[in-house]
Amino acid sequence: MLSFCGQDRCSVDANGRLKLSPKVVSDFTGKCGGQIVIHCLPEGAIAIYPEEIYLEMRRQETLPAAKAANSMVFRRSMRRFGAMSSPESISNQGRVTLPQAFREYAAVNPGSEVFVVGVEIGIEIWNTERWAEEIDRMNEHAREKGEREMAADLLPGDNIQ
Amino acid sequence: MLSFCGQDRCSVDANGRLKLSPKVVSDFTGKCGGQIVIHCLPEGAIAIYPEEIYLEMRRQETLPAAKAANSMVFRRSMRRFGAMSSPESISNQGRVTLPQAFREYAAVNPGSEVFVVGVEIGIEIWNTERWAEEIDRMNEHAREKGEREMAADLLPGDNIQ
DNA sequence: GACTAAATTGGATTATAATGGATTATTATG
DNA sequence: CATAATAATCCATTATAATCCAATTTAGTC
Repeated sequence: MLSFCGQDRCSVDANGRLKLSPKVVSDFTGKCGGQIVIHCLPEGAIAIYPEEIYLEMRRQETLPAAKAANSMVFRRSMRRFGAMSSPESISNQGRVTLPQAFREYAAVNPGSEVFVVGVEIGIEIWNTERWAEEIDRMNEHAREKGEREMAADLLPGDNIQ
Repeated sequence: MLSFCGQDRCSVDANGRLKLSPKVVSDFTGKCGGQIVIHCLPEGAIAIYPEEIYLEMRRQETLPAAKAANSMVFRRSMRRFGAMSSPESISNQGRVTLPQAFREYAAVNPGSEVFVVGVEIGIEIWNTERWAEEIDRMNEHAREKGEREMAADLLPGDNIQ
């Protein structure tokens, strides 16, 4: 069965909480028992991953203390992931509280409508206008890439097809 | 479970003390029984690490006396870590007293609002404006890196995706 | 060495914010 | 059109943060 797919439009309540659809809730409970990590992306959206997915993302870092003592670049990387991530859980009503700092950064305001978007390994919460722009960017990129691929296919050489 | 994550806005009391959130307090008590080291960073913020993390940061320095005898660079490094670090503990109400010299350097004034930021191995205390600038720096870098990655993806060649 | 003043510490109280449950409204389905 | 399912709102409760006050300690002065 496919997990974390599709788009839902839903509203953030007055306290900055989001009610997830039963499908999404079951995707999370199946993966991690409802233990999640909320992570704020530089694209300007909020990602929610099962805890084990996020841990896999961060597993690379060995001897963090020794590196942090001597490298400002490394400290900044730790700072970004630390500050922009927060462990949470899904309540038994299927609600998630989005941290205020993340909401402000992602323009996800209490009382507003947002898009909940499946990204295969988790979901993302997008401000409505930003989501429309992101769709344009994604499609524009894919179209441009396709054009170049077609042009390259005209050149003589190792044609696979 | 993730430790030392997220951002909290909170205020420094009239005596330069900071009340940490229960989550942060339990992260510290779980790691070191509340024994901490306060360390002033060149970035202009105050870091708080569990004692064992700080010891790990400094463990690398072997034969310090011999090196100090012959190297000004080394003496200066020892001086920096010595002067800019102070062992403290978290009170049973979850409060930490920030040394006055560190507060002045980090522009963390009594009565002001600051950000408490998780950095995975500990926390950092940031002056509000400085933290906003730091976020901008981190995101600007991440966005620029993303743009270059997208541009590279358009070029013909070994496309993994 | 003792007394006074200042500063710091710890605890308690008050105000604010977050949480969970329940109810109501809306949408989808048969 | 009726019923069921889901989403959204409201309200009571709890938890948390900030302020205030008393007590203890420290430093300074006579």
